[in-house]
Amino acid sequence: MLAPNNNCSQCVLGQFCLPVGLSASDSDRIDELINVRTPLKKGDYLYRQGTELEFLYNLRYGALKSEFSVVSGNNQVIGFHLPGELLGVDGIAEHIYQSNAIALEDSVVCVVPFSELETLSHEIPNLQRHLNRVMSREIYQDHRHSHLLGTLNAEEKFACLLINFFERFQQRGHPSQTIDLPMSREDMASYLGIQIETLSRVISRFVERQLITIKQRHVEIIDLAKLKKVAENSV
Amino acid sequence: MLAPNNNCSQCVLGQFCLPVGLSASDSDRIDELINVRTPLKKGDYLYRQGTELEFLYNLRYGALKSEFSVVSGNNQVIGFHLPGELLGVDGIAEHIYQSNAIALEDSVVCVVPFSELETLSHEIPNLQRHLNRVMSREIYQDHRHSHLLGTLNAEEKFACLLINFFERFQQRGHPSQTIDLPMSREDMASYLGIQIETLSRVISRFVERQLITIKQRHVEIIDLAKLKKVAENSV
DNA sequence: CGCTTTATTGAGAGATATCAATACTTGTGG
DNA sequence: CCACAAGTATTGATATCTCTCAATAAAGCG
Repeated sequence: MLAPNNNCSQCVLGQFCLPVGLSASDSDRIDELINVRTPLKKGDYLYRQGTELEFLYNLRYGALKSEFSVVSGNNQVIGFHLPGELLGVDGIAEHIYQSNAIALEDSVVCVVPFSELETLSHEIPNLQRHLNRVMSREIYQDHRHSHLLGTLNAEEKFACLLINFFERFQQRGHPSQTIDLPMSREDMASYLGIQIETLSRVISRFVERQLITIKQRHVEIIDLAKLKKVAENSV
Repeated sequence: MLAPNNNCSQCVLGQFCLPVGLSASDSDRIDELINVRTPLKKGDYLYRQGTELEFLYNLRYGALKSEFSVVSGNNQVIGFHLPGELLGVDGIAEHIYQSNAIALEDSVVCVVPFSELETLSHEIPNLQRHLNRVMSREIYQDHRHSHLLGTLNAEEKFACLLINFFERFQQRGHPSQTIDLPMSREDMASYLGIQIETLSRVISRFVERQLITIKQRHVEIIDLAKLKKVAENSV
């Protein structure tokens, strides 16, 4: 289903994925571990909250969201995932996924059998170290998200989201001031803890003030400095 | 500074701490690793955001908060920590603490040299597994906190906080419907993403409706069922 | 091309924030 | 041990932001 060149050692993701900092021979062992890639169609669930965790997933192409689901129906989008990011780690503790992961566009994930990853990481200290770092970074980002939700107003929240995506696209070699957001207004609003109407008004104001132009999900950042100023409470 | 019986294998924390599920000999090695206990006075910083991470800390007695600090001064309390909980993990990725940890009352922490923990965990797979679980659980709890901040109203938020503390006290063998909260209104309000005045009004309403009685930080839960009903959006 | 979904805009309601005054605690020093 | 000061908590009045409800517009999909 994918191009023949499937192995991790030659993956374009490079530093963003698991084998970072490993020797060639260790990298080969990762290749053996991660030998399945799964394509997802837009809207597909990668995993569901409450189901048994058997795999972690590394996103190769595309974009996903993860959401925390409650019976009362008021779901909370807790993150957006771009290529190179590891999904499923919140389920390690109980061996049960604690969130839903849903494809925002057609995507491909590398399938990582968790118990084998755990075993292999005992043999490859750098792999273990990397897993620790990945989880620690997720905790840090969740704390930033809590700060966004807890203390920022609607404009500051959206400015932060834009800057966050701008930087993540840049880190992945995207050259320009232009971002194609992978998610709907509804997903963004949920992530920001506001209603879609409020988000829509914030967007309109940003366009008015010539911070951005936006057409559907296609955003151009006109004045990054001003945008950062709006978001500065988050610094 | 502490009673002579300082070793992990005989610690009252038992299942709440690192050596859970280890053999006697492995437990002894943990004892060697964690041989320093540090007392903290109320208000003391255990570590500061931006400083180099050398240790993780396991809380033995007392209570701490961790807060995400921003230059604009609008700090966000991101968690409250009770005995048995591991602190500092958000700093593992960059080897720099990403939050402040502050004692809410006089406390004692066990000092865990991180690099030695990492080394030892290569030799004791169960220790590594436990560390993975601890970090995964923290991610899960952060997601719950995001959900609280993003979708609940003030009453739901405070009801959740009360139930959360009630359960955590229960898990630690506290027998009754009575909780002595370790933190101020200000800390609670920050954690809940509301103002202290709003929190104070919520508290008054809960007392009026006979869900709780409260005197300063001493809370008695009168009607747990009703309280859970108030919080039910969070389920 | 029409239908369904998604996004924008407006008007009004409601929850929370802000400002201000008061009461209560806690800690300190005489 | 008391008195005072500083910090903490409560309550009220008002302002403001965001939500809710409603209508319209635009985009995506079959």
